[in-house]
Amino acid sequence: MPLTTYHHGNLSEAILIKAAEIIDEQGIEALSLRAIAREIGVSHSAPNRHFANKKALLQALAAKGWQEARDATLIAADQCGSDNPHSRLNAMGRGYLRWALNNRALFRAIYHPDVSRQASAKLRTAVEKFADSVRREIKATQLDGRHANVPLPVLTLFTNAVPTGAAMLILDSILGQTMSTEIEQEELIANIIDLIVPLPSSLT
Amino acid sequence: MPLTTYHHGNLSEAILIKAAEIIDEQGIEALSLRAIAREIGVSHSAPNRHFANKKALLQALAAKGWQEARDATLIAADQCGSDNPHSRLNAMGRGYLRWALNNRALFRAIYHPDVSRQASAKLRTAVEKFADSVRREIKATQLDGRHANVPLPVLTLFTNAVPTGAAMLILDSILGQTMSTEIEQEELIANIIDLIVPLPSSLT
DNA sequence: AGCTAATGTAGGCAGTGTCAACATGATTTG
DNA sequence: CAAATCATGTTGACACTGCCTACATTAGCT
Repeated sequence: MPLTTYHHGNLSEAILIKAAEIIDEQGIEALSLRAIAREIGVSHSAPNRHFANKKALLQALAAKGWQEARDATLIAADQCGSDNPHSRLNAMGRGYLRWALNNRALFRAIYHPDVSRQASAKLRTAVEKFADSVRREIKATQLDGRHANVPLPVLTLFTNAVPTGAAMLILDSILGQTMSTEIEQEELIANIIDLIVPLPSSLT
Repeated sequence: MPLTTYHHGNLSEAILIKAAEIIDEQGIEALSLRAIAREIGVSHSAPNRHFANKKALLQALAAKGWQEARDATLIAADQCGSDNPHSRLNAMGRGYLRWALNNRALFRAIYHPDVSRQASAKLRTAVEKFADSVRREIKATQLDGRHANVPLPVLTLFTNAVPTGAAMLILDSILGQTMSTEIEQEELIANIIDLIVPLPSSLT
């Protein structure tokens, strides 16, 4: 096997990873297909074989983001060690916010204004799967008495809005939050999410 | 006065307005300095006389957005016809969310990822003024007994996160909200905000 | 009236996204 | 196993963009 093969082997994945790297370091506006190709070491239009255009790349990133976000929330729910819907939903909220803060690149992709305009089918199903898994848990808390008289769509929007908006505001450092250590971050996450879904008793 | 004067007269303002127009119609990613100039009818580099670069234009838009958002919230508070801090804060929340949904272009500018990186001094003070006016009202509700034991920064983040996140999710149509009429929009706004700041009694 | 600074224009440069034509190699198929 | 086919990567080109420099026009001040 020669040192440099003509075919990369796994360029699609490499592009997505490098893209996230560039977004993290230089911001999503600095992302360019040519820069990605340059850094990977392929020709400037190699990425076009894998993504029809730049928007398609961003949408692929966003789809990946929604999947990761869903995984993160579901794992957090399962690991919270409780069957109580409130505890589970609270854990999901924390998991989502934690994921957003620790995966800025994908979070930016998810809410990139260009991505949501005419979303691809793949992206839409990724979003839908995320929304479904959250909605299911929210419904469970309603059956358990939480905001029982609020329409489910409204409660879903509210519940999702908090971690989404909080991540936005924190990442853009708009309200001047200070979070030097990981412990401080985790504490802030807990405090915020507790305001949406108060834990039943002081279990944890 | 000739039909077409060499000097435009008020190009700065015209650029900002046209920029918002293009963002509304084609999305913020489609915005280009040259297109703005073209549509206004000036040469391609005329905008450079008024904005050092594209980022500066976006930051100016964002600063305008924060000012408008602040005005909208303060006016909403004053027009709610109550001195009760809860009613006022609730009205501010509704005013902010209403403003975001009705002024998509400026809302997009405010949370444009490139804008918050190395914000200009003017932008930072605009944000700070907005944050201050909200924080003040939140503090008043705390003195009135609302979440009295929650640290003010946390409560501020939470309170702002809801309309911010809700606007994000609605504009990106991520949770499939349906809002055909203005009445439906206003109802949704009320329902969402009531979940953050419940009105004292059923006053309104 | 004349000077200066502000504002607008024209042209050019490097970088970008995207396309078409071509090169290389992996995979299927007869 | 040979050859045909298709996926993948390259090269060169085009139009567009942000931004810069040099120049033109005009507003405002003294």
